[in-house]
Amino acid sequence: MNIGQASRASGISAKMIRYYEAIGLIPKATRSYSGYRHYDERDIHVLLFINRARAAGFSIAHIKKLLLLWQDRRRPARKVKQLATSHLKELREKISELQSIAETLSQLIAHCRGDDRPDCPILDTLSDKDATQEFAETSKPNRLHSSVRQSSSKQCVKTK
Amino acid sequence: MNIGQASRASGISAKMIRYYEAIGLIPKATRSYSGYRHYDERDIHVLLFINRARAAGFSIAHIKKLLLLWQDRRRPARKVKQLATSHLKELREKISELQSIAETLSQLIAHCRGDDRPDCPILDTLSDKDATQEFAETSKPNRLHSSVRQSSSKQCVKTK
DNA sequence: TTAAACCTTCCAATAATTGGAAGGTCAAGT
DNA sequence: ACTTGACCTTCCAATTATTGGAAGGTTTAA
Repeated sequence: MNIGQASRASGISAKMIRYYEAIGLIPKATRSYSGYRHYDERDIHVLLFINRARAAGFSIAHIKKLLLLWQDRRRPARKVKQLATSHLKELREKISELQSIAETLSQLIAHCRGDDRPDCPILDTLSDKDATQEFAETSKPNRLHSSVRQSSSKQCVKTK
Repeated sequence: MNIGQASRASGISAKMIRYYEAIGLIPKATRSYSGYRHYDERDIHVLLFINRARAAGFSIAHIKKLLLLWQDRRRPARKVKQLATSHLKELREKISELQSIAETLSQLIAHCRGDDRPDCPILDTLSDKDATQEFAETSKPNRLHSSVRQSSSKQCVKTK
C-alpha cells in the first residue's frame, strides 16, 4: 500500500502522514526498493485512530499520549480517562469563552440599524473606552498554545 | 510616548505593536531623533480599538476592514453590520462544532470506569471503525484558516 | 561613569496544514 | 521501446498571531 492509498484509507492527507512520521507520532514507514513508503493494515489502523482522535479535538501532543496508552496492553483506563477529562475541560472552557464573545457581539449587532448612515453602535462600542467594559470582562486571559485544537479535521477521503 | 508606554496604555504588547506596523495594520509610527517610535493620543485610540476588536474575536484581516470603516466618516452602518454578522455566524458554527465534540467525548468518559484495568471505552471507540460513526457525523469539514480567532486576547496591561 | 531600563532590528519558534518546485518511478497505451 | 500521466520523493516556504531571544544602541538616574 502506497502513501496515496493509505491516505485514502485513513482520511489523512499524504502530506500529513509524512509529517506525522517526521515528528515521530508514527514509526518510520518501511520503504520499497525505490524509496516509496509502504503501509499495511496495522499502519492504517493507527492512522484511523489518529484521525478519529483528531476529529475528537485532541492535539497532536495528546494523541501521542493516547497512542502510547492504546498500544500498552496493561494500560490503566484511569490514565486515559484523566487525559480525556482534562481535554474535555479545555473544550468546555473554550466553548464558554466563545459563547460570551458571541453574546456580546450579538447584542451589538442587534442595536445596529445597519442602514446607509454612518451611525453604528458596533464601531462606537469598539472605539469607546467606557462602552466596552463588557469585552474586558467577558474575555478571559487565554494561552495561545492551548491544546484544544482549533477545528476538527475534514474527512478528506476523495471517494474516487 | 514610547512604545512601552503605548503598550501599557493599549494593552497590546510592544512586540505586537511593531508587528501590526510591519503588516500595515497601523501606519508607520513617527520616530524620535534616535529611532525610537513615538505615539500620541490618536495612535493609542487606534490601538485600543484593535485590542477590543481582538477581544471580540475578530481576526487581523477583519480588523483591517473594521479600521477602514471606522476611519471612514461616511461609512454605511450596513457594511459594519454585515461584517459583524458574518463573524458572529462563524463564531456560532465553531461553538456548535466544539459542542458536539464535547458531547461525544463526555459520553465516552461517562462510560469509562477509569480504574486500573485496561478495559477502556474511550480507546475502544477511537480504535473501532464502527463504534466511531458519531465522530464522522458530528465533526463537520472545517477550514484551517478560518477567520475566527483561536482565542481572545489577554488583557496584558501591567498595572505597574 | 556606570547600571538599569529602555529601545532598535533580525531571526526563530510555536501548531497543524497546505502549497509548490524539482526530480525520480511506475503502469498503461501507442 | 517510448511517452504520458499519475504517482512518489525531498526540501523549502507560507499560513496566523504571538512570543522569545540575541546583539546592540539610548536614556535616565545614581
